[in-house]
Amino acid sequence: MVKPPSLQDVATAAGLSPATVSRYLNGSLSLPPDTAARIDAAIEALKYQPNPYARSLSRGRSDTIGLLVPEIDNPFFARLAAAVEREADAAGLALMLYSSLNRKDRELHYLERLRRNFVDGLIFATNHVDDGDLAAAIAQSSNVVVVDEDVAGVAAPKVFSDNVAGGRLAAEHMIALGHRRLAFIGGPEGLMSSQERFSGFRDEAKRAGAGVEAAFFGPYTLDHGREALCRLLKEHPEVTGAFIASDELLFGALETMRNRSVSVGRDLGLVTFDDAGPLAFFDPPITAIRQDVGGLAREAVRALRERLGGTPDNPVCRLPVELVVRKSVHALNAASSTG
Amino acid sequence: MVKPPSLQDVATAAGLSPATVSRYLNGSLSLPPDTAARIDAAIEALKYQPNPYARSLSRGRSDTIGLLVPEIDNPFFARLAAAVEREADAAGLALMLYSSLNRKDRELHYLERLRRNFVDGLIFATNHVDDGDLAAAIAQSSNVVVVDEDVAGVAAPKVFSDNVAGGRLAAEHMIALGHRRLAFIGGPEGLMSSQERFSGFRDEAKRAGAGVEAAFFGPYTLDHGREALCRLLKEHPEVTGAFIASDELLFGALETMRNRSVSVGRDLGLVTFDDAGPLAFFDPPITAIRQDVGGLAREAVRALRERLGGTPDNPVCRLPVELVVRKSVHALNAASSTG
DNA sequence: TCATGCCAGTAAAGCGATTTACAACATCAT
DNA sequence: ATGATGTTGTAAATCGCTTTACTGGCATGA
Repeated sequence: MVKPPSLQDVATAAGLSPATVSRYLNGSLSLPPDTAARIDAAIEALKYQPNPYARSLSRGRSDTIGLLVPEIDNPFFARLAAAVEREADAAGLALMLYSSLNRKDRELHYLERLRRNFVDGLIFATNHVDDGDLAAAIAQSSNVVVVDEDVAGVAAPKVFSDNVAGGRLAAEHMIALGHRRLAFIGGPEGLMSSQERFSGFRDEAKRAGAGVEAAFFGPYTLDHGREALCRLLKEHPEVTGAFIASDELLFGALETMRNRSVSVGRDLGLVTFDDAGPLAFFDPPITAIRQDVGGLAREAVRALRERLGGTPDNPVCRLPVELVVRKSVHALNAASSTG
Repeated sequence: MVKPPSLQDVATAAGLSPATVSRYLNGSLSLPPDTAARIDAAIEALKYQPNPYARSLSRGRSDTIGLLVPEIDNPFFARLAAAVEREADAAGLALMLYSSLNRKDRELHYLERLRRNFVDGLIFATNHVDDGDLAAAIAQSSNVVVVDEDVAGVAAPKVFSDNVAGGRLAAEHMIALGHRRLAFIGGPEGLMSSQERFSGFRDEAKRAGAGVEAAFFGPYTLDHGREALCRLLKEHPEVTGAFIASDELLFGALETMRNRSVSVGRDLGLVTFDDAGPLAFFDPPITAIRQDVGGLAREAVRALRERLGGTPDNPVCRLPVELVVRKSVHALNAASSTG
């Protein structure tokens, strides 16, 4: 309620000038013990806390970074946000969380905020195909790290999961359980994540002599999951195992399967990607390729800090994924040949 | 990369003083059309954006509010965050999202940030029993709105769900389907949400002549859900319907049930609270009391804005909840008597 | 013609920190 | 005695914007 104490107040209380106190606090001045103690005492007595706005104005930076995600109420991005929060906090950085609702205008808006120095840097996660505007806007600001999904043509540090390996693991798993007629249900065809998850899956299937009978690309939505599974059942009844490239798509697919009394695991094996939702509690529990969300956050914050520290290059970091075997793929027969 | 234009730059370009431009932009000065046009043109040409830190320093407020939740990767709080983001944005407020990890020290830390004027106001959601420290800290700052869970003894605007009605609806539903021996699995006994959900449930059961055979209070964790269900099965085999007071607890309970091959719905009817997770995709889909997360967010932001506007009183707002009937409670027999 | 009021706009003092450049004083070697 | 070298600080400008109090100039009415 009452106006908080300023640096001036502390200085007066300690019988010093504001400059001295400031420099002492920021370590650019070392003082004899008794002087230092006087300052410490004054700070303690007044419960002084520096005003972050004055500090940011003066220093030209805010020690605040932003995280932009398409939607925070998607379990994957929620976990990512939590992990980034933790990493940022550990690095002494405050986090501003933004959600773009997957709309380009909002994404540009927040990039603009970066340009205004509202935040020192931005960790950027998008989920839709860019027409070039995003890439252009990102190119304007430095201090952007792209995470999870690529924005084509942008020179910035990038942190991704090893989607190709994820696709490969999914294929391997189903093939090891005897499945030979496979299918893929993925996100937008223009997105790196879709392409990579698909290519890893397809290549491993080919290598193992199995066939990918169908691939359904579309938005990362419930609806696309529902419809893709409808088409799969109708057009490719021979398929016994499907790799579904996100949790959201999985939920749609599950709905269709339940409506048609197609049993998960017995009639159609399912492996999904992300493993952010409570898949272990589904019936049956869903086998998934798990992204290392903590790792993504850690590397993204690390890359951003390096960038803030002046490092000019644009490394691309790939994080390993992991197959979490649950019960959604049954063995098709006794076979377990992998080659 | 290059230093962004300042108000001074705009003023120079328009042949005016900074004060004029500032006052024009803030509406405290109306100018003849041609002068205004000159300013607009200069702003456009320079792509001027006000520096938010200078602005905040000068005005003494930031038009930024904070939302503190225990953990952002809990589906309920993730949805709350998304909804608050939307509301804040609509009100021209930026949002800083914090997660306390349910730790008192971190909660106090963020309240301190409020006191420093880092944010103008704070929407505060906690999840654990307060020993008084929190209440004391909140009392220090005005401009705090308490949401979702009460902090005892705090004078602040508050926004809650109608937990009592939620308990009642759960009981009604199970009773209407013929269940007479009921149980409750809830959060910490000292928490308002637990108490209210329980009392609504118990009172309605009593009114309808059904019995609540057992109530298990404990932390809102998977573990407590698991264990409570174990005890329920062992100590009260006569119970046919349980009300589980959060999604998290539900997941634990489901695990126990699957491990013991107890069928959800057929052997034990389940109604949960929150409905934030993807319960519709579970097998069977889980019947739930749904909180109006959008409403909570809307009212919380509204209350905070009123508070920021100077309104001194501390209203408590209760939002209606809704029973979402799915398949996790079967009819016990042909009966559907409610009284 | 002179007060009056309005219009269009400005000067300058903050907001609360940081930072550069320098000052006073003591110590020490020459 | 003299300059060099530390030690312990300080004065004042600066960051970019807001806001209060004013100032000229012009039209109007008496």
